[in-house]
Amino acid sequence: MKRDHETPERISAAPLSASPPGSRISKRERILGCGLRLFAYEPYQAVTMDRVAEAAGVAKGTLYLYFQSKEDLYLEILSDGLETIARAYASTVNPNSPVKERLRRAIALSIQFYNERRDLLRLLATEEPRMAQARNRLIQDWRDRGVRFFTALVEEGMRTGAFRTGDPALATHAILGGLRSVMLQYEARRPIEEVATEFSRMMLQALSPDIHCNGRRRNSHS
Amino acid sequence: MKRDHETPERISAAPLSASPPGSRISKRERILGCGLRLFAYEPYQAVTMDRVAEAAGVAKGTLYLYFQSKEDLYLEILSDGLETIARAYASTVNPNSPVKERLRRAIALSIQFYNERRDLLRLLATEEPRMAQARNRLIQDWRDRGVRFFTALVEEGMRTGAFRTGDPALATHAILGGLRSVMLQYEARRPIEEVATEFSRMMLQALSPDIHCNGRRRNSHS
Amino acid sequence: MKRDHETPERISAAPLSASPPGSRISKRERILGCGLRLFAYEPYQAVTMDRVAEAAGVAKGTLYLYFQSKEDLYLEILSDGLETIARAYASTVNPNSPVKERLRRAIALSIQFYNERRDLLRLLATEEPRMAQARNRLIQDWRDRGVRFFTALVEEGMRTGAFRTGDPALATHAILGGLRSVMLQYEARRPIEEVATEFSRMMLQALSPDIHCNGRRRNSHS
Amino acid sequence: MKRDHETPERISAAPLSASPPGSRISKRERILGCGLRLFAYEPYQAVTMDRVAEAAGVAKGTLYLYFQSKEDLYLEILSDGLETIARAYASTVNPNSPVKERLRRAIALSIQFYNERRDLLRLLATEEPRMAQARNRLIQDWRDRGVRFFTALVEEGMRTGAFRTGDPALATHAILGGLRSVMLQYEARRPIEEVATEFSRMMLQALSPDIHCNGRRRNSHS
DNA sequence: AATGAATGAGAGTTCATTCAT
DNA sequence: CATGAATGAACTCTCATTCAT
Repeated sequence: MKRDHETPERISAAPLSASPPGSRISKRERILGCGLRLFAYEPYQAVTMDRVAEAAGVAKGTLYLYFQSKEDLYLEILSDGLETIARAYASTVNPNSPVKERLRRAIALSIQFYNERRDLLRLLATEEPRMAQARNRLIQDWRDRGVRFFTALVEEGMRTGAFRTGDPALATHAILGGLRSVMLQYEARRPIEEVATEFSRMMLQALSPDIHCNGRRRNSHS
Repeated sequence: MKRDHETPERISAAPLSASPPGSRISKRERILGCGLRLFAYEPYQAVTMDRVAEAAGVAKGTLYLYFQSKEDLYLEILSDGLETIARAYASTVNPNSPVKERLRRAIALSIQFYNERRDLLRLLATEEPRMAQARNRLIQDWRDRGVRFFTALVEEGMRTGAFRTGDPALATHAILGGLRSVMLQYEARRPIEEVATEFSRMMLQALSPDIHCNGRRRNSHS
Repeated sequence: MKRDHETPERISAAPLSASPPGSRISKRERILGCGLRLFAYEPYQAVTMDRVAEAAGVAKGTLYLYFQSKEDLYLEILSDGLETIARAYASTVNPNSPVKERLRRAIALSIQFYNERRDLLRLLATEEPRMAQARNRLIQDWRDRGVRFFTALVEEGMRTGAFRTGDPALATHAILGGLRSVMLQYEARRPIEEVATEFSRMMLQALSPDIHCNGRRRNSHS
Repeated sequence: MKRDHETPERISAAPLSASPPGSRISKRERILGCGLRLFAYEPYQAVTMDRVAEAAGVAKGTLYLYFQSKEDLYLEILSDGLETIARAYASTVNPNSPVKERLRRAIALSIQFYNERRDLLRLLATEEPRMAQARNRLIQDWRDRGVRFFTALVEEGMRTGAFRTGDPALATHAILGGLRSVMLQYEARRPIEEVATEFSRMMLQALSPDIHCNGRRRNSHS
């Protein structure tokens, strides 16, 4: 009578240490952190409260002192992460430099940010289909915001002639999707800055207006 | 005592036809088809054998005549899908046209293919890192094959000067990731062919070698 | 870390026997019966589904094949019991004999009935305060019906002079309360018929009009 | 109530204590009182220590300074109540007036007493057979005392010819049961004294010998 | 082959009780 | 004395899997 266990690789999130007695981070933070670690690598239903508790080094009941339910815990982790992102973006003062420059910087920043927060990226990037309403809405909202932000940039570029005319939304999804895959799948053995540079260069070039100056450079399109 | 239910909309995939007595497709095929429909839109754990059975119009016990376990059923659906893809690609005789042309065609074909098989795309695109070993391996293998295929093309292009020099793997992930997002997120109200054309043009341009004539942008073409 | 166990005497309702393979009574009936046995002697929360299952000789999960939840099981037991009563009362054709006679008979019948169904009486008589709405309503309705039935009789008697004038509701509660206690507490070592006779005689006498002198005999009737 | 702590003054010489100005009663009394309020209206298991603590305005841990366990707390509340009753009855010096008079008075007093202590009545009346051993014994003892008290009266009356001959125990249960129901169920809109008068009159009449009227009505019943 | 009633391990959640502060 | 965060056993309910028919 096998069960449904799943639990792919049992990340075995080394209790994050019982944190030296003078545990600086609050228990709540610890639970959130360990929860993120688990939810980022396994589907929602495969993460049991028992394991979260074990990972956080607390008793199961303790989880319910800080969160009303598993759902609530998950949502808390999620919004916690989104807040982190919001803060990060807020600090990204966007000067009124040229669009191309702004887009390049936005891409580079995203790469930088997610590079330091792989778990969060995994959690958010997760295509958990048809999650419970609340969860989905949260992620969807965040994703939409990101999409809108990039779409606005691309649109401006197209309007001003900095970018080749086309569908801004399509371009945005191409960029963000590429970014996503690069961060999640691409096993870079190179410094992240290089990756950021090369990727953003590619994307900008993808958007650049036709440049067949002397005609011969025309992408021999058919 | 809230439970875990999930399964927001309960796709309720109307028995895929009650297949009148003269059911042409074998019971096994029907189960696989209905299973795909369910697994594509809900997390593994949210799909119960009860619902698969109901969707396929068979008794629960019958599932176990054809598949050893839920895991096995899922895996069969998966490899069934992957085989479909393999066949599709195999039929894509790749002539020895120019690399650019071959890449463009590969992208277009992928878009075409997944467009007709949204369920399969969802199933495959749906969270990779979250699965049990066996499943993961299957998907990973398939993905690797795809990555290798594209990487080879890009590499060739870079070697032959058709593409700007760079990291072929990075470029590949950018392309496939973009493709993935465009197919899953981008709500196109345009014919899929147009999407394919615009997207592949973007990607090819992203790869195109430096265009020296960065002669001032020209809004008007000549 | 003691728990809340309760479980007073652990009635240990000997699985009612696994009932010979050719179990005549359906599994559902068996569960209802064993459930009644338990719920009649212990407070709702002290009865665990585990114990119901054990008592009925089935697995825990089986309970949920027949009943949606513990609450539902309880309610089913309850309404099942109430239905039994309704049937019993329905069969009690109430001829238009004199009020006194009808009241006497109603009391005797109630005693008879509950004597054979101690468990049911316990279940219904239980003053479980503040039960969940649904449960309470069911019991309350039944109780109200009983009260109304008796009250009507008493009222008629008072109107027609068969009974001493007074508050019919008060009298009814006195009668039913007495009946309840007699059945639940009084450890009779006498045939129940005798108890019924003596008790109903007492109650009728309690209601009889003042009988100071042989003055006016109850007007009509034998 | 054991342990006559008798620290009623407790002028709270030290930290003015947060106790609301009028906090004359000791913390222990407060807990007992609030506990009674809760246990009287909800089944034992539904009353959580959290809620008792909250109701009493103390921390949960504090409860365990005064009571060993939830069970113990409940038992203390119970015996506290029973003692109150004992005191009340003790003060009811029963003169050697006629039996009928004494019985009438006993009934009236009970009604009076419980009328002023509805909570206590509920607690005691509330499901007897459903409790753990210890509790059951306490209540049973108390009830038995009550039953014995009334039974003795009735018996005396029967012996002396004041009451019709019969089973004193049966009569007692009828009386006490009626009393119970009248107090718990009967929604009187009349002064309690009237209720007491009418009810005790009924009960006395129920017991009265046939005498007077149709003289030889002696059990000629068949 | 096909069924679906039955099973029981395991998940989420509660709450009496403890104990460091 | 008082507190309330922490604990974990035990409860309700689910669902993959089995097996008699």
